Formats: sequence, C-alpha cells, structure tokens
Amino acid sequence: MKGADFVVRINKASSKPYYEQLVLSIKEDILNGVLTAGDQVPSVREMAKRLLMNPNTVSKAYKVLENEQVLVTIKGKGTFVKVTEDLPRDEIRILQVKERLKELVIEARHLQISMRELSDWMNGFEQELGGDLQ
Amino acid sequence: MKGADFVVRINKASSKPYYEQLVLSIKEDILNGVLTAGDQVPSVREMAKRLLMNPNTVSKAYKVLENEQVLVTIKGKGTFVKVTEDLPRDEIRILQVKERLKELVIEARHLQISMRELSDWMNGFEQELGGDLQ
Amino acid sequence: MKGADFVVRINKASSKPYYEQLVLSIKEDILNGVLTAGDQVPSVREMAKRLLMNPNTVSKAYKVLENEQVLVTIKGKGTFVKVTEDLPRDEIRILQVKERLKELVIEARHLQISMRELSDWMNGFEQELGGDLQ
Amino acid sequence: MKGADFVVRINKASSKPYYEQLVLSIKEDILNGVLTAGDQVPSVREMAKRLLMNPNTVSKAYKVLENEQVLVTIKGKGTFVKVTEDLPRDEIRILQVKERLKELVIEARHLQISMRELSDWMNGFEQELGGDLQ
DNA sequence: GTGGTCTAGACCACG
DNA sequence: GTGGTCTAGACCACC
Repeated sequence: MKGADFVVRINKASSKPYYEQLVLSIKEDILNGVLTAGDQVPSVREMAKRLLMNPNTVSKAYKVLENEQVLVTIKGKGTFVKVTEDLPRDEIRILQVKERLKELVIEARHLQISMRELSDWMNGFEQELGGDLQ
Repeated sequence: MKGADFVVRINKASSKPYYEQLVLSIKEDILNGVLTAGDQVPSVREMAKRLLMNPNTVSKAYKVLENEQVLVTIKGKGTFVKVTEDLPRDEIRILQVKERLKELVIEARHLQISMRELSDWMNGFEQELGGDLQ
Repeated sequence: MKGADFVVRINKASSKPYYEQLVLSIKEDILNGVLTAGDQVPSVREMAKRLLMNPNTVSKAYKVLENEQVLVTIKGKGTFVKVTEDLPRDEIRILQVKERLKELVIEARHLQISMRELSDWMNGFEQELGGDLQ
Repeated sequence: MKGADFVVRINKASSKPYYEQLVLSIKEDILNGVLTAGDQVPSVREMAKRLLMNPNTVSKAYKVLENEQVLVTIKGKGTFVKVTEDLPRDEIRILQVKERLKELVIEARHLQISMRELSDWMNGFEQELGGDLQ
C-alpha cells in the first residue's frame, strides 16, 4: 500500500452519497496508477477515521468494490486491489453502462452539447486516466 | 401530438424512478422526431391512465421537463413541446453532464470497455437520435 | 444554522403558494446573512412541524432551491446552504427576471408610481439585503 | 379607437395565462400612446374573434382592467380607455407592487444580477414606454 | 435520524 | 376539460 501517497477525495458538500464518491475515487486511483494490483487499501476503521465518516459507510463502499471485482478482502490480512485484466467481461454491467451512455447522449443533445464536444471530453478523460488499464 | 404513434416506455421493475424514466422517454421522442415543437403531450391524467401511474408522478415529470425548457405547460390548455428558440446554453447542467461522463468513463475502463467501443456506441446513438435537433 | 435566530414567515392567507413563500424567505435569509454557506437548514420534517404544514410542501420548496443552486441536499444528512462557488450565470432565468421587471414597470406606471420612487425602493432593498452576496 | 392600428400581442406558447397577457398588452399600449384616454377598445366578441380566443377570456381581461380603473364600460356604447391621471393613488396595490419589486430584487441577487444591471433595465423600459404617462 | 418516491384524494385557477 | 397546490401516509435509501 502506498499509504500516505494516495488521497481519497470526498466532497462532503456534494449531493452524491459518500459511499459512491469513495467507490469512484478508488476506481479512479487505480486507473491513474496511484493504486495498483496487489496494493493494500486502508482498513475500514482506518479509512473511516481518515475521512471522518462512519465506518458503515466505508464498509458499504468496500462491499460494492468487492462485488465489482475491484477489491478483494482476505480474512485476517486486509483488503487489496485485485488483479483485473484477465477477468471475463461482465456483459450485464457493460450493457448498463451502454444504457447510461445513451441517456447521457440524450441529455447532452437537449443541452445543445455537440457530439464533437462529447468526444473531446471523452478523449480528455482518457488522457487524464492513462491510456491503458494500469 | 401524433397520438398512437408515440409510445412511452416505463419499466416498473427498474430502480430508476418512474418520473425520470418518463422524462428521458419524452426527451428521446423529441430527438427522434416523434414529438416536435408545438406538439401537445397527453394530459397529465391521460398519461397517468395510460401508464397506470399516479397523475402526480406524471406531473412531476412534466414539471422537470418544463424546468429544463423542454416543455411548456399552459394552465387550462395542456402541456406542449417547446419551440426550440435559440436559448442560451445552461452551462450549469452542461458541467454536470461532463462530470457524469467522466464517471462513466471510469466505470467503463474498469469493465474493460475500450475507448473505441465507447466512441462507437456514442456515434451509434447519434445516428439513432437523428444527426440534428429536430 | 443559527437555529432560533432565523425565522421563516409564511402567510397562510396569501394567495402565493406556501412553497414559494418559503423559497423566497430562505433566499432573503441568505442575502441578509442570517443563513450563510454551509449552514444546515431545518430538516423537512422539523420545518414542516414549525410551519404547521405538510413535509411534502417543505420538500418541494427545498427542491426548488436545490434546482436554483441555492441549497444542496445530501440524502441521509440534511439540506445545506450551498457554497457560492463561481457558478456560471443562469441566463435563462435572468431573462425571465428581466421580463418580470418590465411587467412590473408597466403596472407601476399605471399606478402612478414614478420611476424615481421605483429606483428609491430598489436602492432601499439593496441596503436592506446587504450590499454584497454574503 | 385606432382600430387596425393597435395590435394586441398574445403569445399562445407562453405559460402566462391569456387573460393576463391581454391585460398587460393593453396597459402597455396605453403607456406607449397607441391607446389614449377616451379611445374605444374592440368589443369582447370582436376582440375574441381577432385573437382567436374564448370570449370569456377576453371578458375576464376587461373586467380586470375595469377593476383597475384602466377601462370603463358604458352600457350600450362600448368599452373605453379611462382618463386616469387625476385618480387618487391606490396605495394598497402600490404596496403590492413594492412587495413584488422586493421579491424581484431578491431573486435578481441570487442570479448574480447587479443592481446596476437592474437599474439599466428599468431605465430602458422607461424609455421604451415613454417618459411620462400619456 | 435524514431526504426521495409514489399513491390517493381534495380543492382551486384557467379556458 | 386542463394543470397547480396541498395534505396524508406508505415505503425505501443513506448515514
């Protein structure tokens, strides 16, 4: 674990639920290479203390990440970033993402966002997150 | 309104609230050209009957769409698709869509969806929805 | 939140809907500095009890204010005065206010209110509400 | 009556009730000098035909304008623009306008509209409507 | 505890 | 007929 290195960004003023923010933040850290496969993440209690939030909330985030094959908990040892590259694709959740993209495009069009803009943003995020899965 | 032509699809099993599904459905119908500027949408009561839901729920959806400058409602007359005047862009909502796109990209990468796939889907939706605002 | 300090005034005899009165009252409290960024407003249930109205009505007011970027609500935590980030101006609503001002001027003229009076009132309100966004 | 000269502008796509639009439109025409004291306005039936609206709606507008001392109906002769300059000021309605101005200022401040902008708009409308009551 | 969604039903304003 | 407001009360998600 890179411990102090990796900082989770929780915006307490955001309307997004804390646990979802935590989930996203960890996913982003992995894509950025701040966390890599095998790294240990702080324990629920430790993370809760660090982020000044309820352990139940952290626990919920970890559970979600375990469900999504992003983290794995080994009893008595801790929680770790999972090696993910050679997993079969989860086609069900992929379809859900596709559906969400469609909704996003619909809303974008109504906001007068051009396809060009959307593409540019997407490519920007790609750069930001690293060209390939770390 | 084209009456029988336009069909709203509500999935009562979805976790997405009915009113949000209705909002999206109407937005999509507009982009598809099924509904065009000036068309009257079914009355709150009529739509509620059709979708087997409470009029208040339909009303909420219409209210959201009115707020987003998609519909206008005229008391005593009905609810209509708004003429797409040259409205100033709603930069606040645009930023929110951009943020949602970033989250979507993060999740896509974790699901081993390539950028290429995402782009292809996006272009597909573009076709499907009509190249330009109808 | 300053608790007892801030008092919301609802006139049940007014023809203006309760929820709109509540919206205005909170906006005024913010300009007055009675409520400042980050403050928690009373919970929906608490406010409803205080004002002797239905929680749904309070909720509607909060929802409007959230939509107008005045409040943020965090599920499970409460509703808060939004930090006044440098948000882009909402040009659509600005145009609507301009239109309402024109109507108000028309009616003022018919009531034999001079422009001078209108200006004086406006400046008075400016003082009353604090020269700058608190 | 200037008959053909004066055109009432009703926007059927506006969310503002027809009768209110009609009231405002006539008030504006008077300030502009398009209608002056003593002019006859079209009969309810005639106006309804011209505007393609329900006579009841026109009737309601005329009633409002009579209540506000803007029009006067003489049985068997028609409806006329009233001489208004030497009427006592209606202090009750003046207070209501003052209250509406306050609300408008509150909302303007939240929309980041400067007092300067508001003043400029007001002066602009003054010009547009003619410097003095016609 | 917090807010969000949904239903059911009353009453009012506009056309 | 249309939509808007308000109440009452159930059930769910987040913390």
